[in-house]
Amino acid sequence: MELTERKKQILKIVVDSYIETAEPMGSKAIVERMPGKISSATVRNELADLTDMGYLEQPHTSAGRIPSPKGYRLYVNELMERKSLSAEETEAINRSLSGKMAGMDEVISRAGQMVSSFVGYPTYTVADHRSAATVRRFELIGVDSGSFIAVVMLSDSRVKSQLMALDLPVEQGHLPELSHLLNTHFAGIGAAEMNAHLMNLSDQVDGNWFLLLNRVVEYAGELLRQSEQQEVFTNGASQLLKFPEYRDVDKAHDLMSFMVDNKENLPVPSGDAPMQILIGPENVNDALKESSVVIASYDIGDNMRGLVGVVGPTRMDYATVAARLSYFAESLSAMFGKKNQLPPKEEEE
Amino acid sequence: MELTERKKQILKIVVDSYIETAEPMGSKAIVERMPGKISSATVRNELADLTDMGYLEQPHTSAGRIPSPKGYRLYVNELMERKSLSAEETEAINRSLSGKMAGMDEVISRAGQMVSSFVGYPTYTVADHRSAATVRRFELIGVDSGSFIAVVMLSDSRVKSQLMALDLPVEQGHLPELSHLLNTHFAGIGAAEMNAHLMNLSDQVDGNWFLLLNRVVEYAGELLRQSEQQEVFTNGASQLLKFPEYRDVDKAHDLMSFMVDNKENLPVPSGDAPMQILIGPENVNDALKESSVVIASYDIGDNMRGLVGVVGPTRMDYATVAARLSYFAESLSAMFGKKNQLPPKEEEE
DNA sequence: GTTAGCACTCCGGGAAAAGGAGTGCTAAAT
DNA sequence: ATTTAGCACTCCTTTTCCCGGAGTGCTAAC
Repeated sequence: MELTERKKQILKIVVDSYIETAEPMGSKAIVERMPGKISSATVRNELADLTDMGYLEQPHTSAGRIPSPKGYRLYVNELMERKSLSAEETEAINRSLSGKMAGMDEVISRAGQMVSSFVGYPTYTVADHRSAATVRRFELIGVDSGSFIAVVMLSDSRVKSQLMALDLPVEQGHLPELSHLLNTHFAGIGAAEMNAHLMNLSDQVDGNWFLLLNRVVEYAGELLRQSEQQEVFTNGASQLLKFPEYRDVDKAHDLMSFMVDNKENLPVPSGDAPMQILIGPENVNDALKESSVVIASYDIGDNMRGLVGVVGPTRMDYATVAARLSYFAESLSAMFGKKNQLPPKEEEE
Repeated sequence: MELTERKKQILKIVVDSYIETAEPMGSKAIVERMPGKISSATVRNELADLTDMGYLEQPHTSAGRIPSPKGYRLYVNELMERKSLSAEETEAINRSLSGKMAGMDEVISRAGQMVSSFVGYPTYTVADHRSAATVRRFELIGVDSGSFIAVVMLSDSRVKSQLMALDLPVEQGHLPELSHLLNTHFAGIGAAEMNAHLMNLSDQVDGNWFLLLNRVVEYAGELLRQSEQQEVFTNGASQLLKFPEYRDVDKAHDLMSFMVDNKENLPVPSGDAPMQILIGPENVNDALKESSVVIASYDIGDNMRGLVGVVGPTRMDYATVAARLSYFAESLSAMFGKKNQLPPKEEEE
C-alpha cells in the first residue's frame, strides 16, 4: 500500500492534534481540519489504511486513532514543521543565558534547569569529557603554619581549590618546592597512575612532605575520578505530573525515580547528529518505553561537550522542543565553544 | 474536660496506627491494642471526648477517627516514643557520611540527598551564614601571557578559584603586586563596599591593571552575593508519590512544584531548638498547610550552619524522622563543627 | 463509670442502564 | 476506481441504583 500525500496529511493532523489534546481523533474531527471538501467516510478509509500500515493505533474498537511510535517517527522525520522561535522566545532564552555563571561547572548544572523551564519537560544533563582529564598544574599557597591552599588546574581548564590543614607544621618556604614536585610528578597523568608515582616518592622525600603531597594528590585524584564519572543531573522531574499520561501516580513514580536513581542509564547520543530523538520503544530502557527523549549536545571547549536531554511522554511536542533545545545548544556552543573555556563576559546588570 | 491518662493512651494508639496505615481507626481496633480489658463502648465515649477536645477528627459520620493537627502536636510533644536508632541504622548513616566529600559545599548539598534517602521523605537544605561572608585572601597565579588563575579564600574558609583570560597581556611579574593590592583593598569587606573601593582605585592604577582587578573583584563579589543568597536545594521530591495522601496528582504537583519553584519560602527554624517540627496548619505557607516539616540544623564551623528540612504528609513518621534526622545533624556537627572547617579525614576505601 | 444492644449513617464497590462517539461495511453515486 | 451516504454495531464512559459493612451515638441496664 502506498503512502499518498493525503495519507501523510491526515497523519500529520492526527499527530498534531494528539500532541495537543492527548485525545484520540475521529474521522469527523479530521474532516474539519482538512482543506477542500472530503467526507468522513473517505477519511475513515484512509485511517483504516494508515492503521494497517502501522502508523496509527486504535485504543479500542470504537475509539478514534492515536499515533503509533512508527507514526511519530514519520512525523518527526518528515512531517513536522520545523518551528522557528519567536523574537520573544529567543529573547527570553538569551536573557536566561546572560545571567551570571561563574564557571563551566555552573553552566552545565544550570543548563538543565533553564532548558527544563523553557521546554516544560524534565531534563537531564551530563558533562561529556571527550578525553580523560589530567592535572595541568598544581599550586600550593601558604595560609598559616598549619594550613595551606591547594589549587589544581585541570586539563579541561577547570580550576579547583581547597583549604587543607595538617597536624604537622607547614613550612611556608617549602611550598614552592613542593608545588614544583607535584607538577613534575603528577601533572599530565591519570588518577590511576598517580598512586603508583606516589609510591615511588614515598622513600625519596621527607615523611612530613610526603604526607602533604599525599593529601594533595588524593584531592587531585578525587577530582579526576569525579570528572570521569560523568555525573548526571536531573531537573524539573515534577513537570511530568502535568501530563495526563502520568496521572497514574505509579507510572509517574516509576519514571521519576528512574530519572533520579538510575540517571546513569538515561540515553546518550549515539551518532554525531546535533540532536537526536528517541521515541517510545526506540529507547532501550524499559522505564522509557512509553516516553520519548530529545537529546542535544553543545560544545564547551577543551574537549568537553555538555549534553542535555528532554524527557516527556511520546506525545511530546517535538517541534517546539526541538526548536528550543537546538537554539539553546547553539547559543551555549557559541558562548563557550568559540572563546575557549572563557566564561561569558556579561555586559548587563 | 480533662485529658486523662487513658485518653492520652488512646490518642497515642490512634496516631501510631494512622501514621502506619493512613486509615481511620475505629473503637474495636483500638480495644485490641489496649492493655487490660475495656469495651469498645467505653472507648467510643473516650473517642467522642477526644474529638470534642479537638485532638481527633472524623472524616465522616460513620468512619473511625484520625488525628487532628492538635492531636499530632500533643503526640509530638508528649506522647511519641523517642526512638533510638538501631546499630544497623547508625552504621548505615555513618557509612553514607564517610564517603568522599571534597568540601563544605559538597557536604551541604549532599546532606539533603543522604537524609532524604534515609528518612524516605523529600528534603531541602540551606547553608545559613551567620555573619556576612567576606574575602579573607586573594591570590593570583600566572598561567600564560593571556590568562591567570584567581584564587579567592572566603571568610568561611571556602576556597574558590577560576581561570581568567583577558584580551590584554598579563604580565606575570606583576601578579604578586596585584594580589597585594587586592588583599589590602578588598579583603574583609562586603560585596557592596567592593564596588565603591573599586571606583576609588580606577584612577590610581594603570588601566590594564584596573581591568584585571575589576575582573577579579567582580568574581569575588559574585561569590559573596551567592553565599548571602542562601540558596535552597531540594532532594527526593518524587518520594512524595509513595504516600496515599499524594495519590491525587494535583496535590502532589502543587507541593512538588512549590518545593522547586518556591524554595525560598520553605520554613527555616525560628528558635534555637536543635530540631523543630511544624505540623500542617502550623505552617504559614498555604502549600504546606496539609503537610508537615521537620527541620534540623547542624554546625559546619566558621559561623556557618547547615539546615536540613524533611517534608511529608502530616501523617509523617515523626518519631523515626526525628531520631534519624537528629543523629544525622549531630554526626555532621561532630564532623565539621569540631575540627573547624576541615574536611573529614577518611580512612577507608 | 462501664457495658451490651440496637438503630442509624455513610462510604465503597458492583451491577445495570443510558448515552455517545466512532467505526466498518454495504451499496449507491460520481 | 474512488468517493460518499447510511446504518448497524461496538465499546467506553458516566450515571444511577443498590447493597453490605464498618462504625457511630444513644439508651438502658449493670
